[in-house]
Amino acid sequence: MTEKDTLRSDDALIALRQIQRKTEIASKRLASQAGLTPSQLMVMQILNERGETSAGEVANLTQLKHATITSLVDKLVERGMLNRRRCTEDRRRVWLKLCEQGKNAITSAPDLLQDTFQTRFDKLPSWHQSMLVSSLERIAALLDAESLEAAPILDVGALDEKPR
Amino acid sequence: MTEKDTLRSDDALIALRQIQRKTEIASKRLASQAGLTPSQLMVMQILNERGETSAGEVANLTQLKHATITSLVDKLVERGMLNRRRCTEDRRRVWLKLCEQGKNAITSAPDLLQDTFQTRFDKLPSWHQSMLVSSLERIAALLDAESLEAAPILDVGALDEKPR
DNA sequence: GTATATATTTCAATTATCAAAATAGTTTGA
DNA sequence: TCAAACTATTTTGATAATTGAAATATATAC
Repeated sequence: MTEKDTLRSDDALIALRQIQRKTEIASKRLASQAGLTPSQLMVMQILNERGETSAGEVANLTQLKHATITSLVDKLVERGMLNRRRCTEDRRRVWLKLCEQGKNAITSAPDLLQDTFQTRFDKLPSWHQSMLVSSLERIAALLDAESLEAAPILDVGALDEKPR
Repeated sequence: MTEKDTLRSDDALIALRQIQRKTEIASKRLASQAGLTPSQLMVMQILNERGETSAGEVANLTQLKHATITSLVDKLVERGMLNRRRCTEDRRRVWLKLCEQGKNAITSAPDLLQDTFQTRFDKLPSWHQSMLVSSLERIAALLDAESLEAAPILDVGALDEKPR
């Protein structure tokens, strides 16, 4: 690996971390404006993108424990954001699905990040837009490992102690 | 706005959300492996990138309240990850700085996302690498509004009730 | 049919986060 | 100069998110 290569992937990772920080903060803000916690928002966005999804799968996708999903879903169901449906083929499983009110809640909240991005993006020349889209899609693919996607955290033992 | 433009920026936003989800999950995992909470990790990464930074600035950057930063920093100081230094010019302020052990803790934890990305990135042809880097940097810039960066959440009133 | 495995929930405890008040220091301006 | 207003951080007490472990219900394997 040449020095140039090292620098390049470092640059990529730095930019990626900047993007991460910004989207994360924006998501915290968006949740708060929609009267949701960040975790609740994440669950609702997942259900919005994937449609009906099982509780366990949501737990894997969010990296939250099953117990957490249960209590979080309790509140969202109580507020009419989504509904639970017991799976008929395998009655241990539970399907979660966003309902109308839930869809509205997450689509109607003003998303400053999205608006800012969209406004600026639309002003770019067409060739630049398509380059950015294909780059973004490529980046997403580079980050995509099954291991990154859905697997639970591998317990390799903490370097230090547990958080306290 | 033509239909094509709309679709393009939608594609960009979709890819961005995928990237967001993946980096967020990876960061949760990384924190856990390093024996940190996600917020602690975020604070330490900020200090690592920016060097000595005031408590208030960290609060703005993370969108956490000052009280939260205080208690979070208490724990990190207790564990020897960073140190507090009262500012001499303005004795109300407190400077936070990562110390050696803190640097080690966040650089030595195995970062699956980073490793996966780096490995794959390094295999791309040079022209593709530089295109990706410049695209990432452009995206970061498109997301960069002062309002998105450091300002506290604007209280516009929740759409629904408060999270509960 | 019993044993084992899986999906979700319950329960109890821990921890993160916050609002409000307290503290300490700085700036303003009469 | 000094008091009032302002700013940065911490303390305190309360609330809400998250979790581990045990419990429940169902499915699968032998």
